[in-house]
Amino acid sequence: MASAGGRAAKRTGGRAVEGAPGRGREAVTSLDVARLAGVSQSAVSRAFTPGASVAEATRERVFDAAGRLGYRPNAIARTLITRRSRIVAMVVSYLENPFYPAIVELMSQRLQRDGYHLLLFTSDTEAADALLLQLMQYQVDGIVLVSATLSSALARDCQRAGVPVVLFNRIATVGEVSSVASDNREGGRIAARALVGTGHRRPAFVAGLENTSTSRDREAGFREELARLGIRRYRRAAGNYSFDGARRAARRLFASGAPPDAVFVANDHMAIAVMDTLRHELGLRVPEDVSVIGFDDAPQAAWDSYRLTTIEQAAGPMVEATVAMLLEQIADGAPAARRVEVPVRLVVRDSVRGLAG
Amino acid sequence: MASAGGRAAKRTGGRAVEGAPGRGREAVTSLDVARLAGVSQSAVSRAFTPGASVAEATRERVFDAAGRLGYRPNAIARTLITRRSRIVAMVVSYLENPFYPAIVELMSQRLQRDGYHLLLFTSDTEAADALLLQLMQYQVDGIVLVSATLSSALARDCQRAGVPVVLFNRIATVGEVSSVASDNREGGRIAARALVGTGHRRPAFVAGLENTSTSRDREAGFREELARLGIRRYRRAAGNYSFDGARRAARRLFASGAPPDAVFVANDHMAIAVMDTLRHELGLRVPEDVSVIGFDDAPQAAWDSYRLTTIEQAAGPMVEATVAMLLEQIADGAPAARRVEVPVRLVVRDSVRGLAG
DNA sequence: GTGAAAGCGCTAACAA
DNA sequence: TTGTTAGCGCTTTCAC
Repeated sequence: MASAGGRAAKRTGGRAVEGAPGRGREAVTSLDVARLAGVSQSAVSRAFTPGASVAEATRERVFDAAGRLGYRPNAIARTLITRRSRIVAMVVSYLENPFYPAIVELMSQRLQRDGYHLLLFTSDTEAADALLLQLMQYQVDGIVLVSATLSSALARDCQRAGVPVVLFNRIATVGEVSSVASDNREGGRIAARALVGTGHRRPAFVAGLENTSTSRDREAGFREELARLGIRRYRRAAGNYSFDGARRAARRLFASGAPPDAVFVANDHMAIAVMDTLRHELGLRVPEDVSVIGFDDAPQAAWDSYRLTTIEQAAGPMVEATVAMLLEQIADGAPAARRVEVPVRLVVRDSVRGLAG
Repeated sequence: MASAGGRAAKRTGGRAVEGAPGRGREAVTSLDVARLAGVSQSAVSRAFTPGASVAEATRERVFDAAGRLGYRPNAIARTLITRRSRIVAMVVSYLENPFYPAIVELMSQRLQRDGYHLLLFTSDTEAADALLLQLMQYQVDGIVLVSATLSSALARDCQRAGVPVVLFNRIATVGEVSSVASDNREGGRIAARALVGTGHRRPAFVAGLENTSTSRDREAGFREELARLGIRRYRRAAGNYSFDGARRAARRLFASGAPPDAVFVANDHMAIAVMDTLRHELGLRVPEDVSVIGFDDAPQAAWDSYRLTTIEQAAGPMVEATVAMLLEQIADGAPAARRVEVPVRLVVRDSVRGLAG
C-alpha cells in the first residue's frame, strides 16, 4: 500500500496523470524506491553504484525497498547521462564459416564477464555504411569489425567520431585504427615448410577473397617460403572464402595436366570443400594422392572424415587481445592504434602425407 | 560560425561549461541542428521521424544543417522517452551446433530489415537468471530464447514484466509464453517410416538432452510410428546434443550383440558424430551396414563425406514466424501466447540404405 | 554520508 | 505546420 500510494502521487509536473491506466504497467523507478526506503533518489543511485559512498545501513534499506518493488535500474537512462552504454557492437560478414560462430561465442562470453553486451550485426559490404551509422546512434562503447570486406575508411570514421574500433582478423589499410590478427604470413611459411619438408614438389594455393589481408598475407608467406626452399612456381585459384567457390577452385586446379601434389587452402572451411571435391568428385585420395593443409583449426577440421592438418588461429588469445584493447581504449579515450599479431602453430592430423602425428 | 556560437551558448542551466575542453568531443544534439537550421528542436525531431508532419522545406533545411554538423539522432535518448529500444535480445546456449549460427544470421538479417537490432547472449542454464535481469535493464523490446535449457518460468517472468518472449525451437511448459518449433513429433514419425519402409528392423535412437521438448517430441513420434509399424522396441542412448556425447552414445549402442541396423539421431550435429564413429572407429559402413538419419538439415549434412539423410527444419519460416509474433506482440502489447508449429520434411541423401534419391 | 537541484538528448502534448 | 513546455529515469555536482 505504501508503494501504491507512492505510485499515484509520483508525477510532479503540472498535468499529472493520476493512475494513468492507458499504457499498462509503468516501470518502477529509483524515485519509487527512494520513497519507500525513506531516502533520496541520490541515495538509491549510490546504493546501486559499486564504488559509491553510502552507509551500509542505507544500502540495505534501499535494497530492501528495491526488492519489494521489483526495481531494476534502467540502463538506458544511465547511459544517457554517463555516456557509456556498456554495449559493444560486432559486425560479422557471414556465419557460414564455422570459425566465426566460435569467435562470436567467445567474444560474447568474454564481454559478459566484464559487464558488456554484444550487439550483433551481419553484413557484407553493401549495407555497411548505413549499419555503422546506426551503431553510432546506439552509443555503442566500441566496435569489433570481423567482416573482411568492410572498408577501413569506414572504420576510421567511427574511430574519429570517438568510438573505439578494433579490426578482427584483418589489417587496417589506413592508420589510426587498431587490429588483431594472426601472424598470417608466418602461417603461410609454416604451411610451405610442412609441404616441402615432406617431399611435395607441386604445391597449389586456394585463395580466399583476393582483396583481403588474411588471404594475401597467407599466400605471401607461402610463396616466400616456397621460393626459399627452391620452388618458384605454384598453381593457384581463388575460392573467395565460400564453400562452392572452393569446390570450383579445386576442379580448376586439377583440370589440366601435371596436377598439384599438395594444396594449401586459405581456411578450413574451404579446405574441407577441397577435400570433398578431391575425394568424392575427382576420385583422388587424401593424403595419398594429394595433401591438403588448411588454416583456422575450425572444429570440423578435427572430424574423423577429414582429420585436416591445419594452421591454428588462437581464437582465445585473439578474442582476449581484442577485448583488452577495446576496453583500454574505452577507458582512456586513447586512440592508440595498435596492431596485435597473434602467433599461429601447425596442428598435425592426417591430411598431409608423411607428416608425423 | 553559427554553429560554433551555438555550441558555446548551448548550456542553458546555471553553471554553464563554456567550451568545456575536459571531456573531448561532445555530441552534436538536435538543439544544435535546430539552431543552425533556424527552427525549433521539435522540428528537428519531426524531420527525423518517418511519418511526422513537417513541411518539405523545413525538412530540407533540417537535413542540410544536420549534414553540416554531422548530426546523428541519439537512439538512447529516444528510447528513454518512447520506451521502445528497437533492440531484441536473443539468448542462445551454444553455437557449436551448426544449425544455430544459421538461425542467428537469419534472425539478425530479418530484424535489421525492420529496423531492429540484435543483442546476443550466450548462456547455458547457470547464469541465465542474472542474464535476463540484465536484458530487462536494457529495455529490450523483445526476447528470443533459443537456449533449450533455460527454464520456462524465467520466460514467463519476462513476459509478465511486459517484455514479449518467444521460445524458439522449444515448447513452453508453462502457459502465457509463445513458441515457434518444428513439428518434431511428425519428424520422428517420418524418420521411423523412412527406416522401416526400407526394411530396417533394429532401429535405435540417439537422444539430445533428455529434458528438452525437441528431443522428447522427436523420440515420441519415432516410437509411436515404430509401434504402428509393428516394432515395439528400440535401443536408445543419450548424446546430450554434444558431439562427444553422441560419439559415446554410438559406442554404447553398438557395444553389445545384435547391433542396430539404423540410427535416428536427434540432430545433424550428433548424427555426423555418430557416422564418424561408426565408420572410423567401429569399422562399419554407412549406409551398407547401418543407416543413419538426422534432424535439422544443417549445412554439413550436405557435405560429400556425409550426405546425411535428414529431417529438415525450415529455418527461414521459423525465423519469419518468430519475428512476426514478436513484432506483433511489441505493437499490440497483446500477450497472445501462441504456439506455432512449422512443418518438416525428409531430405533424402545417401545415409539410409534403400532410400531413393 | 546525504539531499536538492540540474540536466543527459530526445519526443509528445498542447496551444497557436 | 510549428514552437513551447514538460518530462523519460537516471547520475552528478554542490552544499551541508
